Amino acid sequence: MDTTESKIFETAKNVFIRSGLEGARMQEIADEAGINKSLLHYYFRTKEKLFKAVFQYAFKRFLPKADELLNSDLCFEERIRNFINLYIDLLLENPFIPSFILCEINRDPEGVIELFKGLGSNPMKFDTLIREEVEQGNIRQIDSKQLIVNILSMCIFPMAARPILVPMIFNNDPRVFKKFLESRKKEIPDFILKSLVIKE
Amino acid sequence: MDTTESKIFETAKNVFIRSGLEGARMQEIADEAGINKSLLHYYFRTKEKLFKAVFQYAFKRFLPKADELLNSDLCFEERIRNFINLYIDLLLENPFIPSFILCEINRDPEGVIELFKGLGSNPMKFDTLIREEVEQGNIRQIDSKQLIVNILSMCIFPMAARPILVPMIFNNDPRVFKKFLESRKKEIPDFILKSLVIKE
DNA sequence: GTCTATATGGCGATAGAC
DNA sequence: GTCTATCGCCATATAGAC
Repeated sequence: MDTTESKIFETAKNVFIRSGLEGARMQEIADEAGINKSLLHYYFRTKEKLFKAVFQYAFKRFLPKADELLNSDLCFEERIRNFINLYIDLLLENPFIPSFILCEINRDPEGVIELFKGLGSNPMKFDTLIREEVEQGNIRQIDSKQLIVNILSMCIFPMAARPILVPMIFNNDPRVFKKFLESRKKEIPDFILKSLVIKE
Repeated sequence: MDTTESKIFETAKNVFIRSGLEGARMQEIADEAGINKSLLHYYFRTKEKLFKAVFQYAFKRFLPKADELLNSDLCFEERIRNFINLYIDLLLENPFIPSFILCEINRDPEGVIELFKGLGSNPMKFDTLIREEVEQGNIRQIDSKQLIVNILSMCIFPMAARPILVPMIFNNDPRVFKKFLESRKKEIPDFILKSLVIKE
């Protein structure tokens, strides 16, 4: 579509990716979309609403897939691998999400929580899945919450910390970092599964 | 010391812990310290300088210990355990650090990097340590940078994501979350070391 | 050193003409 | 629907009396 609304939406997405929620300026979005600042308000009322529209659009495509995955009959290893694959893909396509959440979380925690719940996100499903695997002796004894947080950490943190990791660890080369993130689709599941194996 | 300056410093630390950098208001700090807003500027020039003073003070006590650890003659396992212990203690005592860095990173990346470099932080020492361990066959083959980022992720992310983790995963009970973080001093090294073990 | 009062600037948001 | 002009707020920062 080539409507003004969709033009705004696309541009906003790019600006949010580049600058985050706080960093992004309505003026900036307007300039880049080649329209007037007031039009942003005409279509989206407030900056926050505009952001949430962008944010929700990204997540709306992710959550159903994640849900489907959790309800599938794949083995644990495949679920972990697929889930992390899905998650990292989501974040690579929408790199503004981690920093948005981690910044917004301090300003308006309830808002963020509502955002998630409104989308139907329910991490406790993952919790019971892990408990079952432990009970059935498929993986070693581990606190399910520790594992969940570990997984989320390893997926989300590197995206949020990108601006500091690139210069301090990746020689200021964004392409190397991009490859690094790509390879995490394999590295993270490997890392986790090796840790969960029950040794003979 | 009971000088006005130290009173400001202590109060600012608490407010930053509670509200983060963006969330903290100069007025709030002044009120809580029982002094006038202008005095903050008298002693620290700007809000940012005040924050950096607090921030650097926290890190100044950490980095030398971390450095000492890396140069010690402990075995790899003990170094990992001690390092993570140290790191989580630092973050528990200064829970504003993760969200500060992750927010500030977007607003002023160079500033944050300078901050670290100015303190003498050098993560590449850790990098060579890991490479050596792999070469010597003490741990399995793994990309050193992947491992470093995994460690940092698992230590830092949960602190930054606290306001969303507590209601969504920990039943809104901060004490449970506190215990969760405490036990990560053991859980994270266990998790990592189990993953790095070379299987017979 | 400490206060009151005020300046300054940025940015989101709105009014209102066309 | 789209624009120009402007409001209103808030937070940092400063001037200047005491």
